[in-house]
Amino acid sequence: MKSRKEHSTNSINEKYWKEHCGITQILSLIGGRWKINILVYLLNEKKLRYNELKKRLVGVSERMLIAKLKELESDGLINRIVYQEVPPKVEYELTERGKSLEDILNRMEKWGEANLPVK
Amino acid sequence: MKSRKEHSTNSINEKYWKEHCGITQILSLIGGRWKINILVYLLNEKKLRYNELKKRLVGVSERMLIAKLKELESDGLINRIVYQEVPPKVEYELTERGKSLEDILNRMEKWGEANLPVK
DNA sequence: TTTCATACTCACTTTTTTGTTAGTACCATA
DNA sequence: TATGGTACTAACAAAAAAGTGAGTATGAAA
Repeated sequence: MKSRKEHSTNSINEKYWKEHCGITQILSLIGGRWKINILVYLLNEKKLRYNELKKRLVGVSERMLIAKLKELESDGLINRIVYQEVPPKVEYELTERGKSLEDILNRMEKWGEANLPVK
Repeated sequence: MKSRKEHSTNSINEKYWKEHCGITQILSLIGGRWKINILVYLLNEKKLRYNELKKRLVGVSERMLIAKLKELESDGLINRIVYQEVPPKVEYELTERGKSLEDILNRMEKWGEANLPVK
């Protein structure tokens, strides 16, 4: 994965706001193209294998999916469960912290649906 | 403002998910570094002038602030109120649609605060 | 006549995110 | 011995987001 430039204004701003503001913090955990949808699928289906996620996330590339799963895992929102089998089998599920987002995700989804035809 | 490439995979994916999923839609309205904080300040302080917003959004550049205000305005989340004075005076406030995000923003803020010391 | 304050605009560069393509390891089965 | 399925990895390229620094219009006040 690319490393961020520690001393760019961009990352200084990001750091400042994450530290001073919870809402920026949560955005950084669930923001971007794919993460929030991964969370929603896991919320609805409890456990999903890597390939099952991939099928649902229409258009996602291997690289992005893996990268986002790793971020979610290291942020403590999902668990990665490895089965010692061949061919490999890996499942993903929400952690308790991940599940605690349920209410917010549901409300966001609802608001989004209600406001779909924007512009 | 830079124009997006209509036919990049990136924007095809973005379009697909916006159209198929409310939660992606809402993320595109409030995501990024600055927009959600603009909304929160306007939620708390009702009306703010351009310069007042600028002071609160520590680190923001003129370009980003204007760009994000324009996006929020064209997405129907804020109103821009121009006073015919010199020097110019412009105020920003939430629209009804913008205000309807209050509950979600508050919950996000709360979750974020509760989960600040991540990792 | 110069300075000042406000709310911008513009051309450009850097940084970050996202996507592409071609791999790998493992063993089971054909 | 070759093929297949799963869950990845890694080098590279394109696109998008964010930031920089200088400039504009207006009329009032010094």
